[in-house]
Amino acid sequence: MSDTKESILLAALKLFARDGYEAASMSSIAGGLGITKGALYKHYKSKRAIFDSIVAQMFREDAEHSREHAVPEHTYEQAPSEYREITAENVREFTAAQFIYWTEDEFAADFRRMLTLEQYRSGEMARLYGSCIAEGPVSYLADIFRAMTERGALAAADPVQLAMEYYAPFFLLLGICDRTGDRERCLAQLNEHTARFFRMNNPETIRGDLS
Amino acid sequence: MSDTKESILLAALKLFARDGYEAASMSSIAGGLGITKGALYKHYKSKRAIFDSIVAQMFREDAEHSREHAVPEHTYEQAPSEYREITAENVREFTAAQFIYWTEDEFAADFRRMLTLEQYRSGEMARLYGSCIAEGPVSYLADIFRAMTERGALAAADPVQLAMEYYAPFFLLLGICDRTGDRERCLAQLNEHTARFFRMNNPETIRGDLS
DNA sequence: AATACAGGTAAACGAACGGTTACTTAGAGG
DNA sequence: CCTCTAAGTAACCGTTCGTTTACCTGTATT
Repeated sequence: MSDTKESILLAALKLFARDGYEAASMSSIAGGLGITKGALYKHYKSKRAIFDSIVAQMFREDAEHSREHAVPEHTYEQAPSEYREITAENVREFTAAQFIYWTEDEFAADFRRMLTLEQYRSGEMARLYGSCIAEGPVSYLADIFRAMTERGALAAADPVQLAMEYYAPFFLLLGICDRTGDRERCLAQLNEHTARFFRMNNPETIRGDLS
Repeated sequence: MSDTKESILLAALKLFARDGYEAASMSSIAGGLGITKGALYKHYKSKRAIFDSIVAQMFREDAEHSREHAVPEHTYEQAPSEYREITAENVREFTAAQFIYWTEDEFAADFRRMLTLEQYRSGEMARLYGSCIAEGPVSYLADIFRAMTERGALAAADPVQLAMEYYAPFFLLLGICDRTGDRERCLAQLNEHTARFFRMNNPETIRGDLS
């Protein structure tokens, strides 16, 4: 992709993330780049095509990012489709890496904000939002926690419930980080939370019938 | 407020909540009510005035709702500004009532969705969103938990951290409820969470150095 | 019966929207 | 040197935006 085409994408995403798709105009996208809106149509055939191109790029980046930072299940050649030997520390590191990605990576952060603004306009956007940022991660973590519970690495409890309680602060802190801009504090709170979570749900330190 | 004026407010809010303030047009607001957009100006002097009226009404309703359902601190005449004798069960009931309010009450649910869509457009909306739905409730709960910890009704831990872990699933489930529409299931998950929370942070059942 | 007015309509306003067109221009390749 | 093309501009298209205006029409008051 040419430099200009790429910079149009980024400028458009930044406006979509702040104002929403409809409220961001082709003129404002072009204006931010120091060109006129007519020039945009040399690179994309419509406003919608820019949007579609953003979504396509996010899919590519997300796939790439998952390949690099996924919890080990994909790195165990012996049993690639099983969740084996995943430790609490693996999950914690993965969580912190994901938080940094969704807040520090400009493309990811803007894409997330854009989805936040578009989620009520169409079922497709709602589904995308859920699978990227809400229900999706919860059920992904539930699978991991189920496996950990089965090997006794996590206290016995409903894995979906555990996943929700583990993930929810991540989700809340994303929004707080957006509004306050205090990334350090949010990440610290998140790490404190994940540490507490595995401490409190460690089957070796839990003796009673707490869950 | 006249019936027409009120119904304009509700119709406008419903559109603001789905499309955002900018993307919702005066024509669509009027059309949904079976009148022409010119008639809207007999009741409100501008589109912005409708929006301001919505915010003002939300402030009134929220104040009223807080007065009715607040955690007991306001009902103790002897010490109105102190958090005394608040039990875990009080907090759990308050939480469930708040969840039902923010999902079942049409005005509150639409207002919350509207703020979600407007939060990145102005600092004022971001502040309103935070104080109503995110940081606000967390610090409110932190105050309550601090008092409970001091009287030994809650395990010793950073009250802000406790509040975040308690509130975050509430926040996540609001969004999931919006997208899936499965209010029963979300409320059940929330109640399961609040029960687990107070069970795991009960100083009488916690014996070790878990927090 | 005459008057005032609240609440509606239809049409128009200038501005901005997404998109198109005709034209210019700088540079690459033969 | 000529030609082709990619990338830009300015002006315009039809539509819709928020807002204003002139007009109508029941209903209540005097």
